[in-house]
Amino acid sequence: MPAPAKKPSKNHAKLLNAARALFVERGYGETGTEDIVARAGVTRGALYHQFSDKQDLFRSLFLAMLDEMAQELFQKTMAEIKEDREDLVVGTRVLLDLFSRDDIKQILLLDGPVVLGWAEWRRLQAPLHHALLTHALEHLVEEGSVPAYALQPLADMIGGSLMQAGLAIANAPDPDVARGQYAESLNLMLSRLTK
Amino acid sequence: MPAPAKKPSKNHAKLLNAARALFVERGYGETGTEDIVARAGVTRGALYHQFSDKQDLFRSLFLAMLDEMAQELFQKTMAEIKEDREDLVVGTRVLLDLFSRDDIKQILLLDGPVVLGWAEWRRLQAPLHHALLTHALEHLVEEGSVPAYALQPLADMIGGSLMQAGLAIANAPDPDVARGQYAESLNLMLSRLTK
DNA sequence: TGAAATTTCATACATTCTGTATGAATGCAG
DNA sequence: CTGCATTCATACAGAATGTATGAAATTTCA
Repeated sequence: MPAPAKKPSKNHAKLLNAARALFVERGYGETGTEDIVARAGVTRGALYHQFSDKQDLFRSLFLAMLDEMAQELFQKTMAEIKEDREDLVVGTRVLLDLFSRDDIKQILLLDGPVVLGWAEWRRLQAPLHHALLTHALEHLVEEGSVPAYALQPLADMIGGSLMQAGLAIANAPDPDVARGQYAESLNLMLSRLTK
Repeated sequence: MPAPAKKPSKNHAKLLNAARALFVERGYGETGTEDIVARAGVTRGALYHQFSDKQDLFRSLFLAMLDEMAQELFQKTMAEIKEDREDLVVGTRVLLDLFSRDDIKQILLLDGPVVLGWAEWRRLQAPLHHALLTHALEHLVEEGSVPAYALQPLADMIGGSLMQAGLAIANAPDPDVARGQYAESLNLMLSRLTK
């Protein structure tokens, strides 16, 4: 058997949910472990039994959110694609919507790199990026439109574009119109890159 | 007279220098005020006299570094430009080099948005971006190459691209070759955007 | 110049937070 | 039923931030 697979404690989930709500509201640094366990309805003893420390709790939450995102990204993108070559445009727009969500903005984009360190953050996030950007960009390399060494840099830079765009949308006075403008501008960038 | 202009204390500068070195080394969250004053050769009393709290010290350092960057960006860009329309390509490359510097990477790009909050971070950084990106991109709007509403989004997304590229370069096993690849890829993106 | 007032900052203290140690309660195994 | 592991609540130790207080130094100005 590959894994013993202990049953996941009820408190484990309660702590993750409480942590998510509070980290989103106040950020990682401004949230005390006492606040988290109070919201979860347990004591700090439970927290330090389920997780090795506060950072470990954050990492677990981070990974759980990455999984959710990957699922949502995959199914929403698949649902919208007619032709195969739309994957870059559609995928980036779906990712843009994810990045402008309050919880993802705060935990994935802002606290993530600081709490985990940028290198680790990038490593954990790589599968998600690879599934979308790298795959879609490989088309361009195959047809000779961009050189191979530019694949990773372009993926990183498009990722950075989506991050800042998502943050700008989330903080805009009117997120809806902002979303329209950023999505349009993103398509403008991508269309000139791919054609 | 516009400002009383108290003379800046010697300890003020010593604290800023110590904070810069330690924040770069361990990050804001992992650096204690005790570490800072020890390195600066003063006591915590001096710190809390010169600055209202740890966050205020960070903000002062952040602003000081922004000023340095603006000067360096301006003069290095001016020095390299032959024709007037090179400003976007040259300016972004100079900014890319700044963003891959250890101190700027950690304090400006990573800790900045978390400690100050993204909205405030963006506000403080706006003049720098405006001086370079917005100005250069206005050419494209004037010649009808990109619509006006895309100006701010494009500036944000190019900024995000430069951030991630800078971070990737700083963390690369061989920063020199990485710098070459990212700079090339950046030019590729910009050239397709401008022409 | 000299006394008062302001600035500077070192020390001591109160509070808060993280992580650990300890032991009790629960469930499981043989 | 008995030993053993899991779960977790409580109590404690250490570290860190910010404040209060008073002393030394510097400036003001009469």
